[in-house]
Amino acid sequence: MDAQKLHISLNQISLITDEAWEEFEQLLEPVSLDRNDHLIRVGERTHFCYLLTEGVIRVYYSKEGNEYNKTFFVPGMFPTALTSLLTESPCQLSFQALLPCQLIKFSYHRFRNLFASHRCLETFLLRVLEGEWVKKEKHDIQMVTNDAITNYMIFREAYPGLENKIPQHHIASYLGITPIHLSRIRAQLTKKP
Amino acid sequence: MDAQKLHISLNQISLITDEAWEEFEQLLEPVSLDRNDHLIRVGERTHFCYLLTEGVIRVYYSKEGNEYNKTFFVPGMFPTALTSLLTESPCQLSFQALLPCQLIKFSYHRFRNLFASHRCLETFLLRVLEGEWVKKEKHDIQMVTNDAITNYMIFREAYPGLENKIPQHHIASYLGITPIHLSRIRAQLTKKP
DNA sequence: CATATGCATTAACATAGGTTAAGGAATGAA
DNA sequence: TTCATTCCTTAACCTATGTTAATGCATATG
Repeated sequence: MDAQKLHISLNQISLITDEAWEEFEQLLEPVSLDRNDHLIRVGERTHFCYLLTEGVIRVYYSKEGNEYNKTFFVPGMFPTALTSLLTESPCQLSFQALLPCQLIKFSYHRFRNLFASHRCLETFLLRVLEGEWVKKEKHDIQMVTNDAITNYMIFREAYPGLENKIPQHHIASYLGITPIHLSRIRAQLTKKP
Repeated sequence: MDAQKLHISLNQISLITDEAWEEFEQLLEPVSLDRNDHLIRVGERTHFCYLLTEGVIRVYYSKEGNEYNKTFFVPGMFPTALTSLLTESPCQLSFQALLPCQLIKFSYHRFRNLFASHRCLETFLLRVLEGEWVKKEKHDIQMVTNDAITNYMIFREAYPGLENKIPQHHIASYLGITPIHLSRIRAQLTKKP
């Protein structure tokens, strides 16, 4: 993606002035990931924000050998370890490419340093966080109030085509069930759809 | 709580200049709630932000007659329907006092209108949201990776004394289990502590 | 090519937690 | 005081989902 298109697309979220963009643009670097590569591993410190432009990334936490998928990132989203950046502490989450990925990364601290001279960037961050908050709340309500079958069907609508591109056990983990149980659900759905 | 103390206490979160405070202070109004009163009900529109100074409030979603407690607010927290304010749509959540409560409320739109002349207030909002994000993520990880017994014990540490002041079924709902099962857990814990 | 590895499915079995129901303490209203 | 209501607990039962294990495919590797 070229810089001008990116500016236009980010302006949809919140206005970034040309002057701010000129400086912000200097911070941007492309990143590529192969399938199964990790962007960030649990326990690492991170200093970058990322924007996904191609591919799919999962974020998960792990405990006692089990992994719990929290979200999938698709292009246009920010697979960024925000909590680690804010608290300046090791990341509790891991970010892994499930497909080959293209990203744009930039230094969190340099970005933040631009706030002093470009207020619009601070406003931009606030808008992004607000959007994430709304999305997260909606998702939480959905996950708690529905059963696994319903959430599976919602997943298929929210991420069209994704279920055929990534292992099913990642979907099961996202739904909070075992792969075996997801398999039972799928069998049930094909019998009487 | 008098205004000066409040200013000092909010300054702990992020600096609010005296000029900004002078204007912001004009927006503040006290609110009292009796036990079981609702601050906001599902389906309502809301136009205010709230700061809790005394008491406990639960936020919950309901579906098909069931209620799911999402969080408890204790003094110092902001029991505010942020998603409803941001999306300008009816609230998906309900906020209810579990104990007699004292709050301070202020108009969300008037607050936001102050951003133009007082940048520090926008920065303040960003800080609050960042803090909420960190807290929520930590809580989510905890709830998913632990079982109900562990989460019950964490609840008791996080909200000291609260379990004796509110009905147990609210705690059970918060933990994602039935009151009957919570009762079993409690019996189990008293047998061998 | 042969073998190994990862993944989905299915079946048999085990169990945590839900459901229903009943009884008793505590609280509040008449 | 008595009666009603709310809430906690316990027991008996039941169901959804996890666990273990075996099978078969597909893909990757030597």
